[in-house]
Amino acid sequence: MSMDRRSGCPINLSLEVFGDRWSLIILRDMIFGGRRHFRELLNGSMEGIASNILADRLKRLMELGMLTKADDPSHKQKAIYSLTEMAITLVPILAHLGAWGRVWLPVSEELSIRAELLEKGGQPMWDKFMDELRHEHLGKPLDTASGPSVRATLQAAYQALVASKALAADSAA
Amino acid sequence: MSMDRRSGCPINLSLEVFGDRWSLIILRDMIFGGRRHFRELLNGSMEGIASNILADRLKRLMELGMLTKADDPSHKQKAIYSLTEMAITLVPILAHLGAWGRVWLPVSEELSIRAELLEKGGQPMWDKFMDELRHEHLGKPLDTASGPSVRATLQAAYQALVASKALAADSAA
DNA sequence: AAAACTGATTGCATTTTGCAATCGGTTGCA
DNA sequence: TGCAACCGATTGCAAAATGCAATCAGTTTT
Repeated sequence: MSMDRRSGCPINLSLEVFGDRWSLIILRDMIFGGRRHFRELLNGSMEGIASNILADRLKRLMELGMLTKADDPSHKQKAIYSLTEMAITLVPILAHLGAWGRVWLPVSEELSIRAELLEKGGQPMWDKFMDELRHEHLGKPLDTASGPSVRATLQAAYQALVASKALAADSAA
Repeated sequence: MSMDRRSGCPINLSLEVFGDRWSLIILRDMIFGGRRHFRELLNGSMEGIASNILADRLKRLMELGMLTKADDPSHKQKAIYSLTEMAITLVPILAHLGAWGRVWLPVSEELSIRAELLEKGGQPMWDKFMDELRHEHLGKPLDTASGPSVRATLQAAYQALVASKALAADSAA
């Protein structure tokens, strides 16, 4: 995880930032899952990251300028991690990545409903989402007060799908 | 490089395909550099990939369905690697990745001119490029015969910039 | 006072990576 | 015909990254 300055190519440099198995998973959980604390990231990730790797990646993402850390006023020991603008602008890339994975890889239906909605929403939805993230993480005012948040919308769709699947499984049993 | 099925999340699965330091570099060189042979990829990469890693990644990308290999009729020993449709549809992601890197990372001017043009060209340029790649790699007919290829355009811009920089350096000396 | 939770850190075995040398076969040229 | 250069790899080995479990000191909850 050192890998410094192989070349000045934009794609290479991007890869040097999140060309590993975990960095983008952490950012995904912060962006789409709204996770801000170490334990939330540790236990919330479906992929089961180890605590030492998480600690290492959080440190690295901070050094790279993708995250910042602050004290949680409600708990002397808690740290709150925030996305920087640099990380927030990954939203379109994550949307494209999800869309590509949905087409070509064996995704699960529940976990890909969010990617599907995000893809259909297109740039306007991504812009709205990024504004919401700027509000949450950077404290910027949220000028356009327009309905439920993108994250809530995605989450609701996910929950609805899980519920309908559980119902179908129940009625079959 | 085993990492199988951590979760069915589209972003996670995408990361399992090219969440490493080299896979996307190889695809970049094939897509933008037009490289098709082992040695071209080995010596052409600015980042200096090792031959065993290259062999391993080519094998892996074939297993994943991103590449195919065929005999080169002109040379009994040569193998020609081709992109599949799955890999060709990465073009928009690479374009976004390059655009993001150009904004946030210390890219070199020469190496980022391509990313800049590709970003400005937008979806129409990406579509044209993907059609050209389908022609080159999949043998599909190229219906819209429209001017110089995208790769040639990008390459020319790169060469022009390198030349102008060399000129400036000469006149300064 | 005890139990649970906070963000980590440590030690250790396994896996992956990067590097250099090398392989057997093919080709182009003298 | 000989021989150097080139072809796509493969091997051996050291260094680094990863994954796992146990643990830490401090904080909050019960």
